[in-house]
Amino acid sequence: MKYAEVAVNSPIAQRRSFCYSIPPWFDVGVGQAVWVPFGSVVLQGVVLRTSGIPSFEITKEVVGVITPSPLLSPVHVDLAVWLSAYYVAPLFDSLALMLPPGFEQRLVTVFRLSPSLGDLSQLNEEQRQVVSFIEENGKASSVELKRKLGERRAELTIRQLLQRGLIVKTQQLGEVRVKPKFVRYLKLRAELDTAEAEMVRLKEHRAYKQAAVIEFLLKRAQPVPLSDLRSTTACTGAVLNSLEKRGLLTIVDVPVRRDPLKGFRVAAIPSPVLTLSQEAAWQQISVGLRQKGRAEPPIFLLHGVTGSGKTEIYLRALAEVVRQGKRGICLVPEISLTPQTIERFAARFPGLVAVLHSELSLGEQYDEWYRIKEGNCAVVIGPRSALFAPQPDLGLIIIDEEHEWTYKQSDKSPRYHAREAAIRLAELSGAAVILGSATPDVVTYYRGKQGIYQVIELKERVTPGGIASLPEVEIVDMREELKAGNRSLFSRSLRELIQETLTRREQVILFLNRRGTATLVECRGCGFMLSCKHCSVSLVYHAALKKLVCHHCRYTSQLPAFCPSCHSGQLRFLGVGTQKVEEEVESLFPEARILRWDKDITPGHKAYRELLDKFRNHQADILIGTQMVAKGLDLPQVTLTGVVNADTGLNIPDFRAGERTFQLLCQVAGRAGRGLVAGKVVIQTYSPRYYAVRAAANHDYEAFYAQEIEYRRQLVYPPFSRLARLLFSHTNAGVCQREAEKMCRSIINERNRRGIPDLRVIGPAPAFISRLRGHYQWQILICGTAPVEILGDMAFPQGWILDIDPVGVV
DNA sequence: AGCACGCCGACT
DNA sequence: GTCGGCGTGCTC
Repeated sequence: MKYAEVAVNSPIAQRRSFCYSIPPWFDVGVGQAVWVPFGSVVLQGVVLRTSGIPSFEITKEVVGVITPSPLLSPVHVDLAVWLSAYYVAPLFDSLALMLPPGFEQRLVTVFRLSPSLGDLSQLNEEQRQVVSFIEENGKASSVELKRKLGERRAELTIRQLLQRGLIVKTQQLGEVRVKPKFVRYLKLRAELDTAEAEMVRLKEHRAYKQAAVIEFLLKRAQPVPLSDLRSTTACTGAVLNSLEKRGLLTIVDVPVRRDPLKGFRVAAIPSPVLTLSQEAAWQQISVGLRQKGRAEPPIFLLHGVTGSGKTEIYLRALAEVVRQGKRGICLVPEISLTPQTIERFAARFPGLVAVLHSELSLGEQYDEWYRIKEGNCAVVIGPRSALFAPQPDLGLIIIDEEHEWTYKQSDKSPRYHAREAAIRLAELSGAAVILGSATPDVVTYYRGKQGIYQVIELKERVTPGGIASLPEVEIVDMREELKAGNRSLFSRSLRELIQETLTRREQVILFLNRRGTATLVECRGCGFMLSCKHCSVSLVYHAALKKLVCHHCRYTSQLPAFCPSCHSGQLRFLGVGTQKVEEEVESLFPEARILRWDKDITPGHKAYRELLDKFRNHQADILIGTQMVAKGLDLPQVTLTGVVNADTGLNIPDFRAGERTFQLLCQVAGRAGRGLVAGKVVIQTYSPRYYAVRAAANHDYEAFYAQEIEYRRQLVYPPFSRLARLLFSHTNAGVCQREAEKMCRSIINERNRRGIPDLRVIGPAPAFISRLRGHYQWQILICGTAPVEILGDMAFPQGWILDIDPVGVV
């Protein structure tokens, strides 16, 4: 007898697997999806291992296979097992990242009236309710009945009715959410002359519709899609059926691929000549990629300023890997902001690029997944989740802008970091990794300095005009502006530069730090700040909606006429929104054409492309926006970038605030001067001496890194330790605090019991957002060499969230 | 989520 | 004694 170790799709399974026997009539292997009995239900599961010896005394049997062959490769199974252990996440959730889109299905319990009708006379009120509900709908799911009667009552009544044999229980598959797509084609089956004769005969018998179909098909040699026929002739299924029955035509359903890159056709472009700097970088990588029989695959950190031509290196590396008969994955921070990257890959590898992200329809995702699995794609491009694409013979993983926080999944389990998972996947599969960034994560760069990663510097900037220097950056001390009596949003310097740039008919980008864009409402009288009912955050005033909105829970309310606290009235608006900047620009430069870009204006990604095209075609002079304007846009006509408020990120109590500010300012500064004309950048700040601001202004990563790594060393933060964040939320403030305190004590007990001295337990403390959607939040930070060692063995009651290597610690 | 088990009190 | 109600614990 063979046995399978199975990860089951049940929340109670968590990080455990369960042992099942494999009946001899099933061929079950590692990575295969199976149906298994679990308690009283049948669940989906994935086989992790098979063995001749069971790991449990009394095993149940696998009841069915979901797919005839394994869905996951052994490498992917191993990766999921690692994710689950490292991030303390449920096994099945980790596997689900790698399963085909729309795979998850549950069996629902359905009750029907039993065919042999029993005695319906002696029923109580509830029993009659249930019976009549089933009579009306033909069936009832347990979920429906519980909603109707309440959990307890429903369970009891169902048991009673089952016992009396009045109803029967069956399990049904939940609805399948994706299927392969087919297009129906028609083709003449009969010989041409037979068909023609038949058409005449049909007309004689006044079967005009059938005759018309034959006539239509006679004109074409190739099979015709049914939709073509429908648009010219009025024909129904009955008409076609009778023609098929008489052997005159064949109906075939041809599978079609739903292609997300349809209408994205790009002409193939040969690879350009490399600059000296690129050539040097490429030489190092190409040697690494060609090395045979290496013990561990190489990990490159490609450190290159904005516009230094990193993408070209990625393309070459991928071409080399493809030459070796292998394939690649390229991760990008935000897919909707990187059409240019996709275009470049599609132009170099026509027809061999797959994209995979959640904005695609489920059908498109499904088709791309299987196309990748079949080995039809040289490269898969996508956000963090694309790492888990079923790419066979993986030879290369590229992570563009590796410092970006979007690579960490923070909102749901498993809370993995795609960079760390990629490195693990590379170890398991033997693939090489290229991490690319202008401003590498401090932890990544540290590993580079340690020799764990191979650092490759790309120092020159490539522009249409050849090799260019980075733009000149001016830091403006806004305190001085205030002293000089300038209360405007713009310093005198920025205002002059905008005017000059407009006069030269060049373009300007004005950047607002996201955290500072909110328009908050405060009472002039008592200082009361309007905040959300359910969250401990200020409400933001939206001029377009004329309403107050909570940016966490979407709670919306009217702007009150008077202060709700002191009732004296006199509310005023604080903070700088993109709208306010727009107003001020309008009054200062009435002749300028302005575009404003923020989340309110671009809900879909179509609108944003239009907006960007408009700006690129110089139909506007000034683009005002937040984060998004900083990301990866190549706008050659922009020669001035103004950072309106550089500081607002600095006040958050997060040890990574400096790194964040530096990365953001570097990114923004990189937007200017990507064309023929040299660019200029103005950073307005109240803390002009702050190391992150100064280093960004000098385009000096090394200076920033030297300072930052010193802070981290002193405070023993990553890379000198690892962090885990434990968050507990509860509707009751007191319960929440007590639970957090209790957990804190048990962690400290566990630490002392095991004698781990270098494990700091910080907290418990209310989270930075101390209340969210009506739930109070308390958190504990654990900092040490291996916090997971302790956490992995502890039990966490409902309401706890564990985040290993969190990107935000507030 | 759903079932078995075991305890307790009301009633036969 | 016996039945129903409820809390607890387990699911290979």
